[in-house]
Amino acid sequence: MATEIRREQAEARLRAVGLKVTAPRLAVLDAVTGHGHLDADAVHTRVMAELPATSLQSVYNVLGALAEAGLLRKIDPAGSAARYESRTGDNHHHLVCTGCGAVADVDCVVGEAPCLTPSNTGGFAVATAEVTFWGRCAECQAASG
Amino acid sequence: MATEIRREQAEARLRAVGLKVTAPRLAVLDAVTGHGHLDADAVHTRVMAELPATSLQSVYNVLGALAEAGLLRKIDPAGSAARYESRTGDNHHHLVCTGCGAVADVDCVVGEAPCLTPSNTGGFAVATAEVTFWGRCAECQAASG
DNA sequence: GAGTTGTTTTGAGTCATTCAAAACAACTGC
DNA sequence: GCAGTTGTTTTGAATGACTCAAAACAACTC
Ligand SMILES: [Mn+2]
Ligand SMILES: [Mn+2]
Ligand SMILES: [Zn+2]
Ligand SMILES: [Zn+2]
Repeated sequence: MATEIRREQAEARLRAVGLKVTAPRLAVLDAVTGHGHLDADAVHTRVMAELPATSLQSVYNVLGALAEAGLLRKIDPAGSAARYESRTGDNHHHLVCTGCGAVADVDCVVGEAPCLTPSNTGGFAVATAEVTFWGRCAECQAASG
Repeated sequence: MATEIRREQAEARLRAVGLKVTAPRLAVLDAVTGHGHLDADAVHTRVMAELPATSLQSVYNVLGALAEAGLLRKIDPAGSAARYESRTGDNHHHLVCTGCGAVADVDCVVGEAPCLTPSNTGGFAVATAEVTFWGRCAECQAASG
């Protein structure tokens, strides 16, 4: 069945980055993959549906490990909790709603980091350029002008 | 004397945005102006040198009011406390050191927000584009490869 | 100078996140 | 297969940056 194949692929990805294969890690990967930009609490809720004993602390541990290993990407927009997503390696950017905090993806025209180069680097060795667009999502526009 | 003139100009700027002129506000404006990117605690330390009775809560209140009024700009890089600066109205960007958190200014080639336009807006009404360059500052490079 | 409104202080509270230690489970090599 | 080693999860507590609320106070208005 398809879920079996997905599980084996997830296991392989964990091993490939040198992480032990554990139930919480598989559950977190599964909870995040294809579900947009989730904060730790939302991941925990989703994980618990499948693995009820999982602690929130474990979710934090796992998200941290997976993000560090490059299996997940972490974004941290000002004013809300950190979000995690499964879309990695393409250096895309984000739109964040100032009303409700909703996050949407924006394709990067360049694709690899850093996609922009600062005019004056001030001696910094620049690794990445993070672009966040702030605005109001369609729903928040409809709700209040 | 020069400080007198500066104080009167600061008073005028507060009045211009409809804020009452108070000692903590003048002290915070003075503490931030021309001193880079300071967090609330650093502002509090500087303010207390001049106005020792000032509470940290007041510094938060004042920074919030001044930023909302456009007299200060607030930036909130992931992983560190919010910073405030006096350079406003030019939509410049920032370099942040992943080692020590140091912040440097980067001129925006466009100058006005939003200086970039997302490829796909997903229905968002985009107001600003925030660009943060992440890298290592000169000192952190020297310290450890 | 009294009144009104906005500001500051004081003190407590919140939230996302982290720390630490003990219990536990995955992989290694026999 | 099983013990040993190492990494992971759980539990419980702590942290730091920031916010909330109410009372004391001060700036501006008339
Ligand atoms: Mn994304
Ligand atoms: Mn700046
Ligand atoms: Zn919205
Ligand atoms: Zn540095």
